[in-house]
Amino acid sequence: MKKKSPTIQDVADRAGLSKAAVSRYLNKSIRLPEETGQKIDDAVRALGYRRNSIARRLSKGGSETIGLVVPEISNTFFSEMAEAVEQTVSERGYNLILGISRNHPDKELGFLRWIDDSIVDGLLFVTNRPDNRRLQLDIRRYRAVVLLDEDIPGTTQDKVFCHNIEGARDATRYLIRTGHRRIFHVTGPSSLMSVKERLEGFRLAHQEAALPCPDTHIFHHDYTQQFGREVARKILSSPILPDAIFAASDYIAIGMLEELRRNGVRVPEDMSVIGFDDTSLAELVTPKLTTVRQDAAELGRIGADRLLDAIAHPEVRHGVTRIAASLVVRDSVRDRRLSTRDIRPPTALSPSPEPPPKNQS
Amino acid sequence: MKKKSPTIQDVADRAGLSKAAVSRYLNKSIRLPEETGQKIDDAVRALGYRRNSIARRLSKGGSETIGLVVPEISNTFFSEMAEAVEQTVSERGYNLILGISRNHPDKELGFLRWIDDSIVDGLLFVTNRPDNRRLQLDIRRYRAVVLLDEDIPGTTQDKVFCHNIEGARDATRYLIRTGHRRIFHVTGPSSLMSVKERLEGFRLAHQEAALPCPDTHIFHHDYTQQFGREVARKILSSPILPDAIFAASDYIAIGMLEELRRNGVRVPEDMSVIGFDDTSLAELVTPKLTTVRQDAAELGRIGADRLLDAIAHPEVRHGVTRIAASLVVRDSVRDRRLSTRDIRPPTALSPSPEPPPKNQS
DNA sequence: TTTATTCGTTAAACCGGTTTACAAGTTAAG
DNA sequence: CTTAACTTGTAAACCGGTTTAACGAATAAA
Repeated sequence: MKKKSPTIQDVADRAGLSKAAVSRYLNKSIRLPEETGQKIDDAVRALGYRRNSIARRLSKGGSETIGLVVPEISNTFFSEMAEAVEQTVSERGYNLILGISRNHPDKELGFLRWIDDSIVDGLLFVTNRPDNRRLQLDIRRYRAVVLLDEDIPGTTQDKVFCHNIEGARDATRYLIRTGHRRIFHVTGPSSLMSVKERLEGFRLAHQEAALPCPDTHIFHHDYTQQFGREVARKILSSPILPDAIFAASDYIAIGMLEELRRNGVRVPEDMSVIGFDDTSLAELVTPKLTTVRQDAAELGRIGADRLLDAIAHPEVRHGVTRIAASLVVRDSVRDRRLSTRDIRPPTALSPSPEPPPKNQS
Repeated sequence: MKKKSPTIQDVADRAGLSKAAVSRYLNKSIRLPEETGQKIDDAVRALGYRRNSIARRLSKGGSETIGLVVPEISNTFFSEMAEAVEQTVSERGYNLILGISRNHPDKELGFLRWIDDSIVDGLLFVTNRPDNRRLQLDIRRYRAVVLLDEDIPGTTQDKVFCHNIEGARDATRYLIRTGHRRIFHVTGPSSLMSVKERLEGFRLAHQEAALPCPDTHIFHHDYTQQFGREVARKILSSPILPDAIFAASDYIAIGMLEELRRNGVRVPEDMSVIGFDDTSLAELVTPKLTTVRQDAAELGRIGADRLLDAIAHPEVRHGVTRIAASLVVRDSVRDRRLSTRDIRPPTALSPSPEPPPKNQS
């Protein structure tokens, strides 16, 4: 009953050949005469032979597996990314192994070790938290690592980000153009690249319009729904309300939306909100969230390509790749150029002199 | 520059011992005198030795990795499950490798092969589609497989489902108790176990209340948002509208919510809606979705435990485990026992004679 | 006819561990 | 004083492939 699976030796015996011949034939690293090949094929079929990938990995020195490390997977941004990565790598004959770091440094370091342990040939790395230089120093030792979405300063690996500055600038321009003057920016920890860049875009748009943009309009903490709720409460308790909020992530925006509604503030009638990322949630909430689209799937696809390239050709470097970040207009921004009291559904927006910068939803 | 990582042999040399001694010491399969152990520890530290897990797997015959196969990961139900599985298995020293089947039979079969290829020691399997017996026949050959959420008839592996019948019955009871009389059930393909069971619960509640439940109230297709939208359109075009809808998945419910709103049907004022699963989306939509909670994370945790047990003790079987399915009351159901025209926000529901069956949100 | 080349194939080393079987050296029991 | 039973450690086989170096035979070139 303990029928263990046939080995390459069994196949060789049955075909009357040697292990080596079979191995090389099966890997197409040699061309054998028609007849010999036929014998091998027959033996393989008869025995139901399947090569043992572990043994193969040991002698080849590779695992044909890559890892994707994300802070969490139950966040649609990351799960959409994971889906794209899985598809991309499986098309190229690789397996995907998933690591969830929960932003714990130790876990992240542990996943890096996967490379040493030859569990994976390379790693797609997404981190969400400010680095204390520990990760930076560690990660630099690895060639086959590609950073996605967020930078780790001081690293030299290939990276794929979105055009944060342009995306944030366009979103802010849009708010300004639609008549908003007092805009708050609610964002993550100030040491993150994405936070800095989005803030830069935010400031840029203000400068262009010669609008003030004091630090009191900026709220830093992290990219969570929880923070969105907290900051909404805080803002509501202050004397002067903003007329618009640019949140640096959909999760923040959604948390704020909830809390604003709970407190009777109508969006977009009383306050406009723009998010960032365009996760699938943005279309689901009420009002549908106007947001800056950053295609998680594209991030994943390009990242996977980069990584696989880096594994195949260690000498080639792509550096930083940027994908588009384009405004998607939905229902959470009101056009305030109309009379302040005259509220219309946002679908009835009067045509802009300049149309919104990028694609509509 | 080509400094390859040290092997166990290097460690042995440096410690003046044999490979075997080092290996056994490191695996704690032998107790060595203080001093000898110290020498090994020193050598390991000095060399920065890390064991090669591929080599280890080859000789041990296991991969210390399990696989999770889901139809898609960008569905929060599955990603929440994945998150829990990852956490559980990593606590027990296992890796998780992710397979996304997109409900393609070939992909599913391919993932099963992972077991033959000793890529994984076992598989957590979630499938969403009716089986044509192909998968059933194949899957039976594998011992280390646990089915989650949905059955594949004819298989004998351990399985973890939720109490579909009870969950559906409670949801339907609740609708009936709150005064709904014409309830439609919108659900997936009729061959799926979860569909059959939820339908059974739906019928049960009708019987108890001596209410008719004709087949024209049942709409089968699949568990997607898309189907939700389609069926909403279809229902709206028919002469008599239902006063409530019990959707067998949150995704269906959310699709319907959208389409109903688009057509000016107010939920819950004009029509009540209940979903199933309680994904994180349920709290996000407007109105917040009343739904039957099936804890994806718990499904994942228990499934992972079962699988790891099955790998460790192949002789033990747990059979089918059921987790709770309990109604979570939110805002998408109206209490119609009040005057038909007197509409109040659902938070102002008059206290029920019998309170809603389970936990509130 | 002799020398090269190519073709088809294989023995053996190798990847880096784990595990079995057994050998000295010590200690305990009879 | 033997014999049995631990201790401490090792040599060698093994896991199941891939790859290198080389060999005999056949074909081509000189």
